[in-house]
Amino acid sequence: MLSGLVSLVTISMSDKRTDVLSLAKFLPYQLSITSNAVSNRIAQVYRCEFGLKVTEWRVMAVLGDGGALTQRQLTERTLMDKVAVNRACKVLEQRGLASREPNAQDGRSHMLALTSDGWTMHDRIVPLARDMERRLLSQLNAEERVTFESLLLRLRDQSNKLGPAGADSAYGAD
Amino acid sequence: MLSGLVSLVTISMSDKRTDVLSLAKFLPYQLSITSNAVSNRIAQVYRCEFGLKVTEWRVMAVLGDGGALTQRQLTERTLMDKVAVNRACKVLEQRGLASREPNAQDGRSHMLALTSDGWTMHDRIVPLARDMERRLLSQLNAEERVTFESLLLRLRDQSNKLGPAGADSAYGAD
DNA sequence: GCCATTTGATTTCAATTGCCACTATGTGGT
DNA sequence: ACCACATAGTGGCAATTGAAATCAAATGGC
Repeated sequence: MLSGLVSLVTISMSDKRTDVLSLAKFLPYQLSITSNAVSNRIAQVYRCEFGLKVTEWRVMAVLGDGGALTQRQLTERTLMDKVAVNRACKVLEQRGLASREPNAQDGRSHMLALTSDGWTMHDRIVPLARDMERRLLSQLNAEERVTFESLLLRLRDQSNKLGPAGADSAYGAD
Repeated sequence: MLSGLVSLVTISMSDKRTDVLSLAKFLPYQLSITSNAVSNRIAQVYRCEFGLKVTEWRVMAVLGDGGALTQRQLTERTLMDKVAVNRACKVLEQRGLASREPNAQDGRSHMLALTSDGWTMHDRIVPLARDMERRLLSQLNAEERVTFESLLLRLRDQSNKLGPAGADSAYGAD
């Protein structure tokens, strides 16, 4: 709006910048900072109180949801790097939150599952995470939430369509 | 599905898990992976072709938008850590894309601005970034884009309300 | 004017992360 | 059965990153 006025006045200036990219108007940037803000809120829940990192919590959540899994399966479901999964599993094992058992079907891999302690922690975190989600979404009505979810999905699909799996990295937390 | 069958058979088992957190249904997780997918697409534009990292491009974008600024101002506008800003500026300066000049108002800081080369690169990247944004959003109509932007903003506001600036970190790229 | 405090920028150091290579096991062709 | 090749997991190293410490300049009280 101001630049509009300026251009009226300085029409003939040759060095007028017409093509600036205001980050504030750039939707991918907005998406990024919003995601980070939300991620940090959620991460607080399990980082501060339970000393879990994002990767570790993601693995716990997936194990809680899907039962015993191999690291390969965890890698698929968490969309994390296999090394990150491996390290998270190692930590969980050392803390007694998950156990490894030999995989009868494949001697190379192990089946990972939550231990009793792991379940206890999991069951304490889930309600807290849900509660934080509820508070974050409290300003959106039911319809808006559905819309938002749908828009996110379509954006993700489109992104995948534009380039199959582009140099993935950096999980901002969930 | 299998667990569903099992629960029919073992209805009275006391350890039936009712409170799993399926990541796929957890909105903060969806937001996170969507943001990463989009960020990686955008980052390709300036990483592959121009060898810029996220932090560096953000600084360039803000300088392109706001003219000469101090690092402090850049930190505010990019929402990045001041060390990250400092390192990005150093790189840009070494590559001859930005220049530092003494700040008359404050001897501690310098005014950073894009050089001629910096502008040239900036003006080549902006259309490409916009184009990628356009392609990413091609599945959304005008109304949906406005809605999406508004929802993101409200989510961000709510997040900030829930806890003033919580241990910020990890910018997933923009 | 002078000292204490604050602020902008920078350096240093420890922790985290990603990438590459390696081991071990499994799979399929001949 | 043997070989080449693919796959699961792991260790090590280099690069990235964040937090705290440091330096330099400015600000405010007296």
